[in-house]
Amino acid sequence: MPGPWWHGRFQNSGYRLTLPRQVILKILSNTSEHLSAEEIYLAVHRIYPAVGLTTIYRTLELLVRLGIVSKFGFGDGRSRYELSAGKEKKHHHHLICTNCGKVIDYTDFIDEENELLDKVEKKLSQKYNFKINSHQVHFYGLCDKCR
Amino acid sequence: MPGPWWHGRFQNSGYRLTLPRQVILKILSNTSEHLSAEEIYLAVHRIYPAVGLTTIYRTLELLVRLGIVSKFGFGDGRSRYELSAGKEKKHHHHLICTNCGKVIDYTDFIDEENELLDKVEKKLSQKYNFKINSHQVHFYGLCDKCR
DNA sequence: GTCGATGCAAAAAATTTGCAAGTAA
DNA sequence: TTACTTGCAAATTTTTTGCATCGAC
Repeated sequence: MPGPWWHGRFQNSGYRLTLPRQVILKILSNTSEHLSAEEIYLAVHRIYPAVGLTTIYRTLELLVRLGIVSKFGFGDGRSRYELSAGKEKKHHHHLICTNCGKVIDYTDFIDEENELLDKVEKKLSQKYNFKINSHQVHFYGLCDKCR
Repeated sequence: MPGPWWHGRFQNSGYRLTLPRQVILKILSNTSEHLSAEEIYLAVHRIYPAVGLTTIYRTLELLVRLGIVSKFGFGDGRSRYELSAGKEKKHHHHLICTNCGKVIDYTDFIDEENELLDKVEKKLSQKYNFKINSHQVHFYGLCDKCR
């Protein structure tokens, strides 16, 4: 059996699939949360203590560049990461509590939203001569407990 | 003639309309850019050199809390600020170059987008029991010059 | 006059970089 | 073997905090 879907992406791009990188990807595969670099570091550290925080940052940057991972800023002063949408993960948008930081992934209306966003994307590409690669939709407010 | 529209907001909320606050609001009123705290600091500093960076941060936090200013993270590691939509500024969404950081405000399709987003917002509020206050739509890609 | 607002210096938090040593292909 | 990777320590960058002083109402 072949490894996870991302193995090929590494080999084709000339980057090496090292242990730290595999562990980081495993962590991201097994969570539904939006982890910060430090949270990923702590989780990786439990399995493979020899890994440093620097490697987490460098690996995440690479994974984002390869399109395997998506980077988000939800306004709490640190970047957060999750596996990109693909076979295993459906594209979704976010609902963020500005008080406690809770983040909900929602997929309600996502098809309708994406249909419109695709149309907008095409027009914006044309008008501003941009090559658009991705989009993010964030709703901010107060959650259940904080309102 | 009355002062700018935000004067009342300060008086009603019990906060004082100090010189640094007025200068910061003036800077934000007169630019179409998405300034970082430090950029605001430099601009304020030219007019009123006695102001400190700390005050910029504290004032921006207050202005965001009062809804006068909106805070954004475009993925470049620093927060950016602009006057909130209102009489003087139309609500818009953003197109961001991931290479050079250029940000374009677009209002094409904005009514259509907001119509859908309002609908989504209502449903999400209900389903997740959130009190939603705002939303952001970001498109990421490569601009004219960077593509 | 009162109490919120400010500036400065110092601290904290997040992220990046230099470099020698390690390791996947 | 040969680059690509890594860990550590140190440096940067961004944002926050403590505290004495200042100033708007």
